[in-house]
Amino acid sequence: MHKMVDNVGPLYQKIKDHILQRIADGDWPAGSRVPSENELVKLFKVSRMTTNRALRELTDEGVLMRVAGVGTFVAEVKAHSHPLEIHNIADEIHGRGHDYSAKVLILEEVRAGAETASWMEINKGESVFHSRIVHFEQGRPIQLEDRFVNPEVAPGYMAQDFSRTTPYEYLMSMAPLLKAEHVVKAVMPDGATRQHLDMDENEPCLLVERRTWSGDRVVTIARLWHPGSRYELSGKFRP
Amino acid sequence: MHKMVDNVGPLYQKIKDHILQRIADGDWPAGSRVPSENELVKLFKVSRMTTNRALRELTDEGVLMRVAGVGTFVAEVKAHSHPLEIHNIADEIHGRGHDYSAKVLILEEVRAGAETASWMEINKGESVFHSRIVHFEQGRPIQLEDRFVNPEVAPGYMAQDFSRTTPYEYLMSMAPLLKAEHVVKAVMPDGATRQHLDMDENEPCLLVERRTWSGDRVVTIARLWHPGSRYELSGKFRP
DNA sequence: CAGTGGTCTAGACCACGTT
DNA sequence: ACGTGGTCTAGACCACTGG
Repeated sequence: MHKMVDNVGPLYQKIKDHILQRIADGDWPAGSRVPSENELVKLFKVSRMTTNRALRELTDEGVLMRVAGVGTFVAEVKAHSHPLEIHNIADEIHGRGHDYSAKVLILEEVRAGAETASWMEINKGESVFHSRIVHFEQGRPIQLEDRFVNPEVAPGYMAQDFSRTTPYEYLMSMAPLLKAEHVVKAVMPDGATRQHLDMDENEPCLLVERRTWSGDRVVTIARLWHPGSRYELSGKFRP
Repeated sequence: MHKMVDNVGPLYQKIKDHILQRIADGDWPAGSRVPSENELVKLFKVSRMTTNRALRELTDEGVLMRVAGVGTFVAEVKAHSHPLEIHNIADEIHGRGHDYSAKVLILEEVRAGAETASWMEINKGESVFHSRIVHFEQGRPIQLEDRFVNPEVAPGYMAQDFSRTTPYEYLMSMAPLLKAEHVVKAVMPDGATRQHLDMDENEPCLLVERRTWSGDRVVTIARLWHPGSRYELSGKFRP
């Protein structure tokens, strides 16, 4: 499955897209050398400042790694995310030039238990949607997403194909996500979680619990398990 | 006295530092207009490509906001605190109304190894300060802090009593901390770390790695280990 | 030595929004 | 019309690395 490379936009963006596409296709694995600035100048018939910007931005984004006097290489990427932003795991993975896929384990309508009802600020026994999805990066599981959704906000949730569209994309299209609350923990996974995430015996999980509001209603609560060896949260801030 | 030699480094970095300093000093509040590219060209006597790069990078980092045909403005400050903005563990514990104490395990001057030098952006073998401190909440260990400090920025570091003042408080008094980078991971502790933090056998650590800059120099790098069962990061925000 | 990335210049054309 | 940012060119000098 090849993504279409956009033919419009700035030249440096075309060069970035081309490199991301080659990485995603597996032509340029991690550690391999990418064309030098001068080689890209000849390939794309642009000035060196333009190829420099493309390579520099991909380096700032963590996709490439550069060594002056040596060359530019595809970075050994460790998954990372900015906890400040509500992220679309699919966009995050595509942004690294990697292949994304998903597997739906559960998609059902259930009655809220006491704890779930409390978190979603609804009454116990009310109907809620429940999904459990494994997200894959380059074929390796990177996130187990367990989610409850308020049916009043997203009535069409059960009819979505979440192997093609992420819950985030659908929920964003249904309601503006105005407020979120998150908790980050380090925990040991249970057996099923460890198996779904293809984790080693003594490996911890980075667990993100997130609650999202639109207006004064809880739209969704999510528990996102990540393998500690393959996922980290990162961010830059001004104190 | 430590002399700040700021006539080193790329020109675009000097322009970025100048703008960050003016924002930090309160001269340019959120929403205020910053000089245009052409105005900065005259001020710094550089080409427009150089001022463009400085403003573009600050925009990519979320510091500024640009509108073509209008101007460049200081971005609105995020209203809600972020879990990773918690710098001072003592304030955090006092904020919970709990008792805080600390135990200094290591306070020494060492020569930077290859990895430390790389992270601190200095040369291998140069002198750096190294400290390792356990922080206690209500008498229970809550954080093991392993830190390297740039001696040029904080020459008096070795003379501090870190059972009374946290490293963060001292460093903040020595240099304006203009930028920070964080990575959060879930890892298993080694034996010594587990003992210092009084953790169970199969318990993971929440590890925060933080790198802090003042201008274009790395002031300090810190690795903060927390027992997974007793510590979590949490926060609210508006997208 | 030749090649690499890192930076910088002094121009240029364009789309856009304000005046 | 004018100033703004957005992009791009065709050079240039430098520090560094490899053979």
